[in-house]
Amino acid sequence: MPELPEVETSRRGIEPHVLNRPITDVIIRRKKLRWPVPTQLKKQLVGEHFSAAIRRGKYILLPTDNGTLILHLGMTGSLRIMKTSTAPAKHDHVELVFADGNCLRLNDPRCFGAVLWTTDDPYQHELIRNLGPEPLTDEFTPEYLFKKSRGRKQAIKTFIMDSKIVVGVGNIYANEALFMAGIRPRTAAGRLSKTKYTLLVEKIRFVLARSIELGGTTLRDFLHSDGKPGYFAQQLLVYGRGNKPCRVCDTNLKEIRLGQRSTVYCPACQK
DNA sequence: ATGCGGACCTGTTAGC
DNA sequence: TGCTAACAGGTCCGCA
Repeated sequence: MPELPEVETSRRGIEPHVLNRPITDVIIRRKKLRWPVPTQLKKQLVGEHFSAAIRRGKYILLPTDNGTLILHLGMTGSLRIMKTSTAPAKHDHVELVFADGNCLRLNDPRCFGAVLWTTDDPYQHELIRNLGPEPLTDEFTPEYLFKKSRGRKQAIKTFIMDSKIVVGVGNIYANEALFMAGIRPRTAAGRLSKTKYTLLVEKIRFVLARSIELGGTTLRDFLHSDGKPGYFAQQLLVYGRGNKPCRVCDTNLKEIRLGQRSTVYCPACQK
């Protein structure tokens, strides 16, 4: 479910409901997600409040005076704000209860998500320290990508999906951005010109920003923290459209597997 | 260092 | 209809 736009949509959705609200309880219904959920989370959080809601890549950071809660939604995670009295749903694994009668629930059918706690600088956390630049900031430039890619034989698609290179670009938006930039997903990253990287950076930015505006992509189950869907799915040009006609030139789109992920491209538009 | 495949989990759908 | 296999938005880890 969540790539950068969906995580950002979730962050914006929960922010007004969790900021500076005293936490009164923490309920852990499933002890293990991707990693074990810290057992003393309740002790750390009750009586505290979050002073910010920050996104770094696909991580959401919620700092308190004691330490920082780190959330990751994995492949199928979602965050909902609801009345504490509402009965928990299947796969509602972790719940933060606030003094105002609302709670934040993490639902994650596949349990690839994570709930972690750190008392150190969260940006120095193992999982966060080595992340590449944010694609929507000035750090993410054609020159940066061009330099990073020299000598690399890796396919451009898996290259831009590598969070050490750039964060937030998952399978959907990698497919879309490569289509818009007219680049074949299998092209070796090291063989693309600076001109191509200029186009690619522009398209990655465009597709992510546009999706955030529309509230992300709802395929089967992504919902905002208030339960509403995102509307970017209607804008998808190639993702999920294998064997269908290209929206630009009518050629049949090809579907291949790259790094175990479904990859769709137009053999005519993408060279 | 780089790059690939497997693994972690559950649910849904396609195909026989 | 019912079983099985393949696939799904992520990404860490171990191996070549």
